[in-house]
Amino acid sequence: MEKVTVSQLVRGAEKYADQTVNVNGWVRNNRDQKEFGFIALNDGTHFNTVQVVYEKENLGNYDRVARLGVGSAISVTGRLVLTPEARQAFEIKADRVALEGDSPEDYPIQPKRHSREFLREVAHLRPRTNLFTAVFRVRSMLAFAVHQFFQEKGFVCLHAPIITANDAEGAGELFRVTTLDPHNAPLTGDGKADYSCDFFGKKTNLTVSGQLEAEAFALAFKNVYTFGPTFRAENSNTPRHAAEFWMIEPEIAFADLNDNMNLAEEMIKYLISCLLEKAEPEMAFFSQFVDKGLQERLQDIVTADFARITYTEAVESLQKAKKKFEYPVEWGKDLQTEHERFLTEKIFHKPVFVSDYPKEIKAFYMRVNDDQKTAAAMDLLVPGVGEIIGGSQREERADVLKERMAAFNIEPEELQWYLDLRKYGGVKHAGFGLGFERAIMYFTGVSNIRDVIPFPRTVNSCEF
RNA sequence: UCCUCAGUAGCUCAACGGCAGAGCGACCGGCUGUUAACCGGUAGGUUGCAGGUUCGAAUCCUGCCUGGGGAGCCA
Repeated sequence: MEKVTVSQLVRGAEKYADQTVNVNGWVRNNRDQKEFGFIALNDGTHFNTVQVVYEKENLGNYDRVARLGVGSAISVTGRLVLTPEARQAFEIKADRVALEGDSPEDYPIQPKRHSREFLREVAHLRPRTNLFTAVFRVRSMLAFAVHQFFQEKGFVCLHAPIITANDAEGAGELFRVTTLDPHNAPLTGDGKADYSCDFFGKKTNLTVSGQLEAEAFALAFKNVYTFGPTFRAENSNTPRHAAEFWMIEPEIAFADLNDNMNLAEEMIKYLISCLLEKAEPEMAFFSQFVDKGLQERLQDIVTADFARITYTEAVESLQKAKKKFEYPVEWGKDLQTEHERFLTEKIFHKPVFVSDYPKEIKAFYMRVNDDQKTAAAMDLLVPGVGEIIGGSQREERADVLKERMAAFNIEPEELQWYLDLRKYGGVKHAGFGLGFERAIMYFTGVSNIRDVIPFPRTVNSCEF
């Protein structure tokens, strides 16, 4: 008798036809009749369940098995039968059903439709539902595909620090990291906490980006990437923001903004191809129940070129559009969410790179273009989610970078090491940040970031 | 943080100033191939919390809490 997984059975049930097999898993549904019953069993190895048929004449504990609740863990031994004419290709005729872990009648997950809001409250149980089983298997596969993509191209993965003293980047509000006692912290002369007495001897925080560190490594390994957690203490209450999320930040040397966009486009297409190929049942589920037609649209994206326009062109086409916007479009002002959505959803109907924004609305490290008015920055906007990538060519000219830091009130001493990278063998280089969860949202059609993170951390919410 | 909508049975919702209900789920029973099975029955409630108006409040008013959506910030 062989121990098998549902995944093995789905991949080749013929191999096990008429053999006795053993499967361990959790009851998704149980329907009993007078003399026989059916259990939909999920063992976690595959999106699908396997149907277990049990009969009174074959099971000594029939009455107990018939009363098994949803969520119970069982071990089933029985004969695998091919059923090509039925809705499922095979099933197991049980000889023995042993209860491994009971699930009483107050089990919150019922064989019916639940709201996402309710399932968030039972985040420890929701991975047992169809939707979250699919979401989190896809998340896992995508994480692997990200590494695969970069490793195949010879990129070096670096683990950027999670605790950092760098708070000059301005990417968002910071989570302070401290070992000082909040009720009894040593004070400086003016009555503020004295961080020179703190663990690191200075103010430290959780990272908001591994970019600056990645730049240092790009100027040693040429092509690198980070893939790790990122923390923003912004008071953001939207379906697209979380306090803790994962970011992929490639950084490439001897490369400009165009190389950067090429890499981003190649990466997105690679990730989608992986999912369409290896996550068929999950993608089919999303396409049918979450976002109608998702599979076809993603398929189209793999073969079509992404749109590429400059900020200036975007402003012109938005101004020409008949649509009346709540916020007027004006050169020099950042694009509002409604503008970004219009561009990607109404004008292009596909991913679009918007590049070369006015330098005043972009970060200090972005390279100033020859027109002196714009910076070599790019955002990738996609339908339904909005911005999933933000990137730029970095300012490699030490004198220009110093000017820009001064304009942003950043003390040179704070980022001396970053300036050093320009002083010693600095070359043009570029990179971007891909929001991992936003990519998952885009690829699955799931519209709330809280539903693509196992245990999401958002403002006022840190359960589990 | 601002705007907006909502909180009623385990879940999804109805009742909108006058007896608190349905569907699903659960439980019990029936059914020889079900597959979000089907048929019959039973149980299940401090209507988010606190206060106010009223003869009477789930319903109207005030404050708070929680959740959804939109905006800003961004990935």
